Amino acid sequence: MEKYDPQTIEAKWQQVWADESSFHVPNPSPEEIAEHRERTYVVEMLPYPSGELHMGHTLNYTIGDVITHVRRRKGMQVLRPMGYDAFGLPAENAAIKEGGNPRTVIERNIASIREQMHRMGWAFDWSRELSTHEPEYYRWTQWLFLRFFERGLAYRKEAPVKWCPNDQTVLANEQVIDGRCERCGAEVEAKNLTQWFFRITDYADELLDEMDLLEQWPERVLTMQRNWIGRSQGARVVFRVEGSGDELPVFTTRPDTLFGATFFVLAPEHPLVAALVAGFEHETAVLDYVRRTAARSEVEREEKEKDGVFTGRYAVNPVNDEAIPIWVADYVLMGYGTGAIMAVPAHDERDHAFAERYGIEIRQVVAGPGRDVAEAGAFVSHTADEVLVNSGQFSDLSSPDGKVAITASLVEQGLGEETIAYRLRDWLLSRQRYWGCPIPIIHCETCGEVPVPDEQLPVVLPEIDDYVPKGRSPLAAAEDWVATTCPKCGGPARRETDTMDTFVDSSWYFIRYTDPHDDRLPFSRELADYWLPVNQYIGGIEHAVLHLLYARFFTKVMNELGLVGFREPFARLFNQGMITASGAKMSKSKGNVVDPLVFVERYGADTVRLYTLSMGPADEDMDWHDTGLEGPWRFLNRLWRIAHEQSVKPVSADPGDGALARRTHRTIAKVTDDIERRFFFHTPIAAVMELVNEIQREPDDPAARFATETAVSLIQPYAPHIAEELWGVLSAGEARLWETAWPEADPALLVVANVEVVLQVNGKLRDRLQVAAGTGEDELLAAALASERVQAHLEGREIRKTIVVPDRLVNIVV
RNA sequence: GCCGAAGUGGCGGAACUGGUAGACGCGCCGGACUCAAAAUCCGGUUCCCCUCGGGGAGUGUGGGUUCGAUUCCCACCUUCGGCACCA
Repeated sequence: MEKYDPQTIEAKWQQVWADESSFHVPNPSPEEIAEHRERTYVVEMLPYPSGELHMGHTLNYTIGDVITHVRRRKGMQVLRPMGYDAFGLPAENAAIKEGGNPRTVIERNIASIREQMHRMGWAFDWSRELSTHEPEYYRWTQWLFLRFFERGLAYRKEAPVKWCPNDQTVLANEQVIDGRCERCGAEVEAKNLTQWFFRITDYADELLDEMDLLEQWPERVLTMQRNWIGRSQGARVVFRVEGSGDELPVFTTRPDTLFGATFFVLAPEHPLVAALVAGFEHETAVLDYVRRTAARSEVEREEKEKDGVFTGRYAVNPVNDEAIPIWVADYVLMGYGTGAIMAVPAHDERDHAFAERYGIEIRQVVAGPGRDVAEAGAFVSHTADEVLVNSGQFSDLSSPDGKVAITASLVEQGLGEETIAYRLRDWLLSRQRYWGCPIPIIHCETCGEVPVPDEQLPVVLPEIDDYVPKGRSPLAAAEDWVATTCPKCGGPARRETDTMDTFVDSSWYFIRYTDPHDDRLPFSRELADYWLPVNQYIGGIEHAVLHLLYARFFTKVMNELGLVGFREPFARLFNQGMITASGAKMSKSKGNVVDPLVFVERYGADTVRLYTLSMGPADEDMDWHDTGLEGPWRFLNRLWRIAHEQSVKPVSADPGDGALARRTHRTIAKVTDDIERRFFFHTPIAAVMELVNEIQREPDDPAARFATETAVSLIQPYAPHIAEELWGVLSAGEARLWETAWPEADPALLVVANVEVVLQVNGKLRDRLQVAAGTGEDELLAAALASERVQAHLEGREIRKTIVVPDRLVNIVV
C-alpha cells in the first residue's frame, strides 16, 4: 500500500476531468425539451476575479459541488456553470496603481482564479464559462438596456444623488451603508447630477408580492428586501399655502392625527421653498438655512439636534381650515414622500422635539388610559381603546376608525387620497468610471437621447491611456470615440460617456449560461425556460438588497418583454455563512486573511473541502482554525488505509444483515437526507466518520467491505479525488465513481435488530436494557419491573402510572 | 425604536416529529509502539459529591404545560445581523 499522497492523485483526476470534459452538460434537443426530463440548475454567485481564491469562494463552491455531485449521481441532468463578474473598480484601481490596463489585469486574474478552481477539483461545465467584460457578453447587456430604454424603464434625469469623493463616481442607494461608500468606506456626498436610472420603483409591489413564488429563501433575506422596499400605507393630504393657494401635498401614515397638526415642515431641498419666501422678511434667513444644510454631510445632518427656520408663511389644514406656520427643517427629507410633512408634535417624537425647541403648540388628539402627552411625551397610538379627542366631528372614534373616516372625508373634498409610499428609490445605474459596460446611447442636439441601433452593438469600450477618475467619466477624454453621428438624423452627435454599474452585468448572467455562445440574442427563450428558474442559488448574504433585488427586477422586466417565461430567477436560495479568523472578518488591512491554497498545498484539496464543510452549519458563520484540518486529514488517511485493507476481500461477498450492514444503510439514508432535504453538510461528514470508525473496530465483519465501499461513495461529493482513487482500488481499476449511481438505502435494513431501551423511574434514567427491536409493551414493562436497579428506586412505593414507548423507553411513575 | 436570527463541555458543534443531552471533530490527559521523536493505535475527557457500587446538578434566566422539555407556551436577559430623522 502506498502512502496517501493527495498532490499526486488530485493532479491525476483533475487531468482526467479536464481531458474528458467530465462535467459538460449539453443543451437539450427540442425533443428533449418537450420530454420534460428531470433536470436541475445549480448556480453559485459568480466571483469577482481578484486573482486569489478566498475562503468565501471555497465554501460557496464546495457546497455547490456537493449538491451537484449528489444530484448528478441520482440521475438528474445538472447544469452547473461558472463565470466572472469582471467589470468594476478593483481592476481599474489596480491598473491605475500598476500603470497597466484593466483588461490586462482582469484577464490575468481570471487565468489565475480559473487555475485555482481547477485545483480545488470543482465540477463545473467549463464549456459555458463567461466573463461580463467580454464584448460577446456585454453586447447583450447593452441590448437589454435598450429594451428597458424603449419601455421607459431606463431614463435620465437630474436628481440629488450620492457621490463617493474617493471613487469619484455616483453610487446607487443600495451601495451606501450608513452614509458611507460600500466599496471604500468614504463618507458620501449629496450632489445634483443628471444620471441614468432604472425604474425599479415601478416594480416595488411585484418585488414584494411575488416573494410568494419563491420556493425557499432564507427569511432574513426576504425581511431585508421588505425593509428595503419599505412599503407603507397612508394618505396623501393636500395643504394649501395661505395667500397664494399653492398646493403642498404631504404623505402621512397617520391621517387620524390631522387635527393635531400645529405646524408644517418643508425639506430644505423642496422646490417651492425659494418661491415661498421670495420677497418676504424671512427670505434671507431661510435661504441661509438652505445653504447651510447643503454643506452638511448626511451623517452630520442626522446626528445634530433638530433645527429649522420659520418661513413667515402659513399652510391651511384641510380638516379644520386652521392656518399653521410653515417651517423649513432638514429633518424632513426630499427623498421620501413629498418632501413636506404635517407636524403632529403630540404623536411623533421628532415633531415633538422640534416643537419643544421652538415653543410650538403640542396638541393631543389621541387619548387612552395612561396616555397623556403632558406627562408621557409624544406617543404613537397602538391599541383599540385609544380614541380621537379634540378632533371635531371625528372625536371619540377609535384611532383606526378615525383614519378611515378622516381619509374618506378628504377624498370627498378632493383634498386627499389613500396612497402608498415606498422607501425604495430608482436604481441609479450610471458610473463615472472607465472599466464598465458602455451605455449604448448617443446624445444628439436635435434628436435628444438616441439609442444605438441593435446592429451596431456592441458599443465597444475604447482603449484609453488615462483611467484616473476626475469626476467625469474617463471615456469623455476619448474624443475620437465620443464624436459620432446621430443614427436618426445623421448629424453630429456625442456618445454617452458614463458606464454601467456592474450590478447590471450580473443581473442576467445566470440566463446567459444556458446559451452562452448565442450571437443572435442574449439567450434563447426555449433554453432559458428549460433550465430556469434556478433550482438552487448559492451565495453570500451581502447581496440581499443588491444583486438579489436587481436580478429579481431584471427577470420581471425580461418576462414582460417576452424574453423569458418566468417571473422569479431563483426558486431556492442558500446563503452560506462567513468564514472568520479568530472571530473576525478576514481582511487585508487586519492581516488575518487565511489563504485556502496554502492548505491545499499542505493537505490537498480534499482535506480543505472536507474541513470547510465540517466546521458547522453552512449557513452560519464559522471560525477557521488551522489545527481543525487535522481531523479531516486523519480521517482521509484512515479511509485510505482501510480501503486498501478491505480491497483484498472478495468483491461479491454478501454483506448480510448484521449490525454493520444495517449501520451502513442508515448512514446512506442520513447522508442523503441531510444533504438533500436539510441542507446540512457537516453532519453527513460526521456520519461517514462514524461508519469508518465502526469498520475499524470490526474489520472482519462480513459487511466490512461493503461498508468501506459505501463510505468511499458517500464521501465522493466532498472529497472527489481520494474517493475516485479508492473506488479504483476497491473495484480493481473501474474508476468512474462520479458516474456511479448514488447509493440507495434498503428500507428493510434501516431498522436496527437490537435496541437499547431506557428504564426510567419518575423520568430519571435508572437502567438500560438490550432487547430485540419491536418487543411488545407488556414484555418491556415486565422486563423493566424485573430490573434490580429499577426495583431499588421503587422500594415498595405505589406505582401510579407507567409509560412504555416501544424501542425507546419505559417510565414508571411512583 | 421596528424586524430577523441565535444562546448546549476548554473549543466548533450533534440531538430533525417532546423520549438515553454532549454524536463527530479539535484540544487536553493517560497508555501502547519507539533509543527518542513524528505518525499511528488504545483508553479517558460536562460539573459537583462519593468507600472504586453509585448519588446529585446541568442546554442564557425565571415561570408554565407534560410521566418526561435543548425541543412546546409565557416573561425576561444577552449576543449577532438588517432597517431607521421614512413622516
